[in-house]
Amino acid sequence: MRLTTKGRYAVTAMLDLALHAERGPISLADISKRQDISLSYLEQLFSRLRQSSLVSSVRGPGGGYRLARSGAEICVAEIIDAVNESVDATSCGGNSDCSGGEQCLTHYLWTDLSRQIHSFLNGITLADLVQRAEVQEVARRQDIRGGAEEKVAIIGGLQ
Amino acid sequence: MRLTTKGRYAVTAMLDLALHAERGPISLADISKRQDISLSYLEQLFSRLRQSSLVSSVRGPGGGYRLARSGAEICVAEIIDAVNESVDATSCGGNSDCSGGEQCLTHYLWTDLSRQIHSFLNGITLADLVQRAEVQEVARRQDIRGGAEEKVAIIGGLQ
DNA sequence: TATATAGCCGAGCATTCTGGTCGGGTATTG
DNA sequence: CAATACCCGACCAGAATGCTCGGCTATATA
Repeated sequence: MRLTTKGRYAVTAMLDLALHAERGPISLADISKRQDISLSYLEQLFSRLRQSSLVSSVRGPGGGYRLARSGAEICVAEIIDAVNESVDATSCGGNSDCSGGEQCLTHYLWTDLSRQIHSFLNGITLADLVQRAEVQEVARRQDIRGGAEEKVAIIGGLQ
Repeated sequence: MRLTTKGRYAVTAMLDLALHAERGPISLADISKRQDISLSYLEQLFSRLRQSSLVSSVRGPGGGYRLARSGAEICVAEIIDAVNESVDATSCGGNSDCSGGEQCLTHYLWTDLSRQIHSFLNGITLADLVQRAEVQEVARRQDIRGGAEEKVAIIGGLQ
């Protein structure tokens, strides 16, 4: 199983999208500034996210990315799957050929753990995260720091 | 958070130790053969395990490694911690400086996940694994394949 | 129609980790 | 003294991570 900054970045960026959904398409440049993630790296991640139908893109000026579905219908596990291609804790991927054709001693332990992690991350949607007070707190600070976009004067609902 | 073959190997090797505890010290060469793990790599892993006081060593012929405590007192999380040095899902390690000095949006999500995984792996001891039918099944096959060590004629308890 | 925006895309690259080899120690048993 | 088996450090190929850079295409606006 792999769980690194890659997946973290992807979830963070998707959450940024969910938080600013009312502003219309969000450019990667905005996300890059707000979340302090390299623009080119974001492009790579969003290429995968688009292929997995988690976001849709709008090209040209004023364009950017939108969530393909509502935040309530996108769970964290999907996002990590999209960029990481494997959320499995076993090495054999369930093939039970871990230890020289045989099943390794701890095979069942890792399948259990995988199930555990997966069900945890499956139970959390972007909408859940948006609701959380700490997330809103951080998001508000980021908007202020980033010079509170002029496109939309006041974003309702947060304050 | 890191969860790779390294941790898997360590847990597998420790479980092998727990399974053959009655035979006295177990050599890494034996584990290497049974579990199909490179001997030199095992040496590196056991160096860490020894530093973390999870195993004790006996040098010289007939020597090997023993669990430092009973299997019921060693949980899987400890083993992974010992070789992996980090079972943390956050990038900042709880310092909240993930995103340019600030806390990243998803900080709490990763701390929650870390807690989840840790408590799961903390709840499983080597003794628990030894008890499991699938583990005993695999272990028996390995012993037969490996030519059922002559040192101890019949290992009580398994059959 | 020109220009700026912003999504796309591929090559390349430094750094780190993994999983491993090799060679040489040292303690202990017989 | 020789064999066993722990100990330890150096080194290495391959893969992944997190980037950069350069160039392309679609679209909105002046």
